[in-house]
Amino acid sequence: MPEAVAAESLPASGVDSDAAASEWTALLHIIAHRPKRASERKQDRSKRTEQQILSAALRVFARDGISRSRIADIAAEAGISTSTLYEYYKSKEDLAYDLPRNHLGDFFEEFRLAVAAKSSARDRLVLYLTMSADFAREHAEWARLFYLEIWPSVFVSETDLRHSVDDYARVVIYLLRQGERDGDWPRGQNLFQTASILLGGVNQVIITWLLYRRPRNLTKASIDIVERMLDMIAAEPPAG
Amino acid sequence: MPEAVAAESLPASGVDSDAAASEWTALLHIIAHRPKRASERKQDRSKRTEQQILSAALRVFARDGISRSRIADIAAEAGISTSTLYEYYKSKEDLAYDLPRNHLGDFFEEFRLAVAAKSSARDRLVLYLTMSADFAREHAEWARLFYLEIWPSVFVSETDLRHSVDDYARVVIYLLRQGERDGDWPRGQNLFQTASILLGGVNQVIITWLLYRRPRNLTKASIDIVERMLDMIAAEPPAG
DNA sequence: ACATTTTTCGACGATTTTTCGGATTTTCTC
DNA sequence: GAGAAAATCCGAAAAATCGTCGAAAAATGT
Repeated sequence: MPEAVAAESLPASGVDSDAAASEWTALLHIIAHRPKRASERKQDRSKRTEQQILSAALRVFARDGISRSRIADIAAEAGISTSTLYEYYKSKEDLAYDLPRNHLGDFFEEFRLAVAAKSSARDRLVLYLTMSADFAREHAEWARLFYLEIWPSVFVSETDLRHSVDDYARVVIYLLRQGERDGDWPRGQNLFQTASILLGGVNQVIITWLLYRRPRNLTKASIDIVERMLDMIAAEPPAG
Repeated sequence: MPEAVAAESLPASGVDSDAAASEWTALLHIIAHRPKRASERKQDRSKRTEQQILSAALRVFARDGISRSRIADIAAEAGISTSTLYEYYKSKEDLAYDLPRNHLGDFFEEFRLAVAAKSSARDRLVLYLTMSADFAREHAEWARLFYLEIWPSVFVSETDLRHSVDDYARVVIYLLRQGERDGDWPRGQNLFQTASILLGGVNQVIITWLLYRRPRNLTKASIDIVERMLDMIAAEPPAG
């Protein structure tokens, strides 16, 4: 269920070969459809409560930070009792790590739809990285939680969230390979290194914006830095 | 006391003008000598205890993460009672945020000494960024705490640590300006953007290494990526 | 309407953080 | 080096927070 994905047959567009296109489609499918939680709630009332908890937790975590937030506050904000919250999440940590998964799934789905219009590796990369920044801007509370508290945390590696985080980098690596094949940039460079530069640069901008609201226009800033980085990469002398 | 620093007169070396050299010296002095804590301990016994606490806290925090660590464990590890620890730090958070300051000061001091041999902006930048990675490798417990838990935290902006973190980026900005003056790379680029690329790239590599111990050889990896990024920056077409 | 399942909650026990007052050690003064 | 003052240390208890449990309430199925 989680791994193997039927290679849907989509018309190969642009420079993609049929095989490459379906591989790309499959990757998009995987990242956008990671299974949510193990246990599904039976009643509609519960689904509402769950949403109230997630929404309340997001507000409280973003306001106070995870460590300073109290379970009781989140429950109160959600309009339920503390013990009810424990019916849904076995600990504060559990709740904190589940929260980003939802939104990250939404992001991947948004990207999956938007990227259909792009076929070159460069266009796709620009879209991916700038959409990341834009998503952070639109969901600032979530982004504060994700970029400043969850992502770098030591414990991500112990959670299901880990897969989504890995997916995030995997897309970049995949597109760097595609661009290499298609001649968008020279071959022979260390792709993990290139990915570090791209991801690191964009993340740095996002984090700075989250902390200091600088630069003012995050959308423009992210487009600028991504274009610049890709220009630099394309202009490098071939081979390493 | 914290700001104004007497411009020591050092012999201008390499391409530096006298004024630029003393400005650089002053910056190095500031970052390496941020005042430690407000209240100094009077007795030698206390200084020893304080070191024991810091050392124990580092071990426990690195092992369990800040949120999962218990004050009692740290006190036990330090060989003192829990309440004694409260004589030194008013809360767990206080302790957690004070810890990185010490080491960060050590790093700046190491850099201040090592950079004396370098005069070009490029050499200084390479040294600065690769020394950062190397310092993280040599003090992996500290680095885990700093890069994965403290630095990105929302609350850094509320602590004294904030100044040291700001210093960290300030050095890069300063050197980018110097390199622009000296013709090491083209003028007219957005320097904050350039700094984001450099810092982001290196941090990304450090964080990946801390989490997954990849790449194996952090020292070499950081040298490689820094050289590559600086080559790219130097090769950009002039003006923006 | 009744039995069964699911969900909610108040009360309580467990764990961890933090405070407080006084005991102990060190430093200072003569 | 004796006594006073300051600094340091710790046990005990309070305060804050986490997490559990069984019973009540609501929803669902028949």
